[in-house]
Amino acid sequence: MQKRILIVEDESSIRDMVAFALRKSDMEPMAAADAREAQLAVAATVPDLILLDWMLPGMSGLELARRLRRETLTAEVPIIMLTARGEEMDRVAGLEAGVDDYVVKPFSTRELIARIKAVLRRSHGDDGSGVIELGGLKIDGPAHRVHVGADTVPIGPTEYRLLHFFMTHAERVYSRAQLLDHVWGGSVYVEERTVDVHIRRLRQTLQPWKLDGLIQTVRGAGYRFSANV
Amino acid sequence: MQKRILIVEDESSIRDMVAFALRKSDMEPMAAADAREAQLAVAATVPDLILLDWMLPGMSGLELARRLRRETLTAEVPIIMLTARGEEMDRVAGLEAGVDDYVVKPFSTRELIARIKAVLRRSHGDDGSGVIELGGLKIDGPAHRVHVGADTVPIGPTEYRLLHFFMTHAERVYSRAQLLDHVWGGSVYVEERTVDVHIRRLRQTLQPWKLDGLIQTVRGAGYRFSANV
DNA sequence: GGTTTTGGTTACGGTTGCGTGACAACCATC
DNA sequence: GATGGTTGTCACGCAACCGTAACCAAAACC
Repeated sequence: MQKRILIVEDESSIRDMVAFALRKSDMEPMAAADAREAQLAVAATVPDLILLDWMLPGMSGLELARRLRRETLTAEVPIIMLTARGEEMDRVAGLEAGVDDYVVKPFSTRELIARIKAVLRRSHGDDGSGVIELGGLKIDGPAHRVHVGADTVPIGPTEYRLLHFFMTHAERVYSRAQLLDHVWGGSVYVEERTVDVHIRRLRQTLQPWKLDGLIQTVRGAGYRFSANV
Repeated sequence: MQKRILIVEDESSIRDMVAFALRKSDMEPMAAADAREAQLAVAATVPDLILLDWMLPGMSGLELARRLRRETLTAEVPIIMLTARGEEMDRVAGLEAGVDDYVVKPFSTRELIARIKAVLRRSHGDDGSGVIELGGLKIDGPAHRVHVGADTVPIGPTEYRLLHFFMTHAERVYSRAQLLDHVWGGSVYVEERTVDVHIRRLRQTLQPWKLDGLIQTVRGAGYRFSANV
């Protein structure tokens, strides 16, 4: 199925170049020159992924990312930020805003496409309906439910958010701090070890179906949801 | 390992400027003023990267790019096009011809060098997604994983950091002190011989796949990761 | 051939990171 | 205000990991 990619960038030459590369890779480009156009575009058609320039006229890309994350419509749409060299220090702020990846300018279209595919692959199994199936586990976003085959898994709110984040960001390691940012939200302060406890609880709720191995510990780095082996 | 860069450009002042910048960045410049000279130069010595002016006397840079792509000798050599401002509409044609990147005149040598390095990095197994493949070994940064074919290599934290550093800095010798700086971080003090032990451990974890030879000892100097025999 | 230097290998004590169980605080519902 | 469920924190214990020293093997030097 064809993916829709929204590119928010005020420099038209970059927009054109990216749009062409996207079409060539069987993706459908949508374009916006600033934050306002972006919000209009999103309201009309929800894209599968958003490319966001760090510097935009009016509102910064970062601020736009935050707003998009707050809108229920676009809260789950992955975001890749385009940053100029030297702006790399702000990655932390981006992570808090829920940015999925960064591409540093100058980039070649080939590189950009590779990243886009990587991010889309991560949320694999998401057919647009908000239902993701991975490793024998099915999470239903709209219904707020988790299934294994015909069974429904009883799961608490925090565990659910944690699992949902993992399943939309599979095959990638997240530190406790990053998980706190994404699942708890950057504003509240809780101990990092709290993550451990919730990981444990999540594993426990998955145990009856022998699926606790899906959540893996990477010593010294964090945790990873992986459907492979 | 020194890289050879062929610059095809009829304006001699630009040729000289670029050649100077290349030498300063430890790259070897080759020069050609038109398509004919370029083809002769390529036949004599295949460069690692080609800088191609959009406007050339006789044959256009674009047409030359297409021809180079068809030749088996140069089909894999990355190409960066130099275009004057206003020629941007034709980027699409360049991308179709297999051009890797663009630099718009006037450009700073710093920017040009940055682009060259980015493209070269990519041609060495690093596509920017954080996954590097070298010598049969694949290291996945985001997933914090090491693969050999379909297998996953079990690896500890320090070994992983060491291997990651080596794979992002292949074909170059690093002293124990430098490795301590880069892998352990400059702040902590540990004995230099500790590096030896971790090299040993890393070799041991790679042994089951007969890949321990990738890490070579350079007596009196340090260690080197090399994918070339 | 013997000595010195350099790196390989092994074993071990100490540390750290993570899993686990318990518990108090909080919240919603009745 | 009682009950059941959920959440954040802490303390304990284990297993993995790390750094060091000591010893062995191999070059390099004389």
